[in-house]
Amino acid sequence: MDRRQRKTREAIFGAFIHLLTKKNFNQITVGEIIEAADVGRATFYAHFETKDFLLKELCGELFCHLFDTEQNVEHDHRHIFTCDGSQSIFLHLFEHLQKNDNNLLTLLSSPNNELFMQYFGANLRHLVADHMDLFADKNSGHLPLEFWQNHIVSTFMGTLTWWIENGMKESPQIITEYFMQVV
Amino acid sequence: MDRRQRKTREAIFGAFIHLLTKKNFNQITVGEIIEAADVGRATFYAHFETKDFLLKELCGELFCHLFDTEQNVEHDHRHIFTCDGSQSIFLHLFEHLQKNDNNLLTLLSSPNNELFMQYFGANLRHLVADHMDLFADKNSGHLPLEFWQNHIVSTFMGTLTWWIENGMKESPQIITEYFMQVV
DNA sequence: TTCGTTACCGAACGTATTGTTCGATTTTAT
DNA sequence: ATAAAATCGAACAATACGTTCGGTAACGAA
Repeated sequence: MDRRQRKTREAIFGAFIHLLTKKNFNQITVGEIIEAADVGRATFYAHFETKDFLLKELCGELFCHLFDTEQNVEHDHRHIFTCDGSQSIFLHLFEHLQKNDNNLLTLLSSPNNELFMQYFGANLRHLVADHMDLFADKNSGHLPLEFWQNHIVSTFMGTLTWWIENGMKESPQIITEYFMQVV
Repeated sequence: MDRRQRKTREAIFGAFIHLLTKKNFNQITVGEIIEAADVGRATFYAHFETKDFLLKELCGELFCHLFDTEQNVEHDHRHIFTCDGSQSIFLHLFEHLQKNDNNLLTLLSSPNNELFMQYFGANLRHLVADHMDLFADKNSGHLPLEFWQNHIVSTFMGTLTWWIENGMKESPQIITEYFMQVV
């Protein structure tokens, strides 16, 4: 990709993220974004069809990155460790989040956290569905598989939300323990 | 309150709800609302400062109604039954929802469900916090109280979301059993 | 270095939406 | 019957959107 394209794209993403930490998505205008990113109006629309597409592409990059590396980490650790596979998945998710790569944590703490929490949930849903074998044994009762799946996801999202809203005082290990205890 | 005021207010709410089932909140314009409600532009702004305030007031009515009656139902049944108090609370919530009073269920199934799910969660959080005595004994481990509270809420919201997204095939009794089993 | 291609600029434009104003009309409550 | 209050409808300025186009600068390959 052309170096110019990369730079403008990053500038727009950066300005957008910065604005998302300050006000609601709805009240952010394209004018503000291009001013903060210091790019021409036409340039913005050459990159993104609309503000919503900008958000969608940002989420795509954020979560594709997070869950791709997560997939790898998880596969590695299945080979290295013989310990509880599911626990290591979630532990690494919490650890990865704590690093605030790509400002993901920043966005999950922003006034627009619902937006990103939703995307997060959708991606996590896939991850959980792909590895249902690791969790199925914990379904002691006779609950429908899809319900059990859904419960794992929403419990994780609830734990994550609580962790962030309470200042992330707990270590990833502790918060993973909390999570595993209630799931 | 003046009859005219009541009628316009209801007309606006009705048109708004109808539009919310068809498109995203962001793309609904005030022009569309007043056309559907058959109300003058100035009249709309005499009632609601802005579109966001309209949403807020709608949610206020919806959930104030739901949780007020729920409070009463819950108190009644604490007197009548000696059975598990917490279970009856959630059962009645599910039952009440199934009736689709005030189109609440319609809105929770709409493309804008996140909006209302959020409000729902916020109200439920208060309800749970006010009756923590009923749930505290189920906290077998040594988890922080606030974490446990949060978990109950997010599990309920997850269950409700799943129930709705899967066509609400289960009876309120069954879905309450599912819920109590995972919580 | 040169040269063709591509991206960016920036100003301007038409359109759509917002929220307000004001006088005229209708409805309400008493 | 009358005074108060709500609605109407048209118009208004202000803001934001998304597009267009000619000129300029940066890129990558030969």
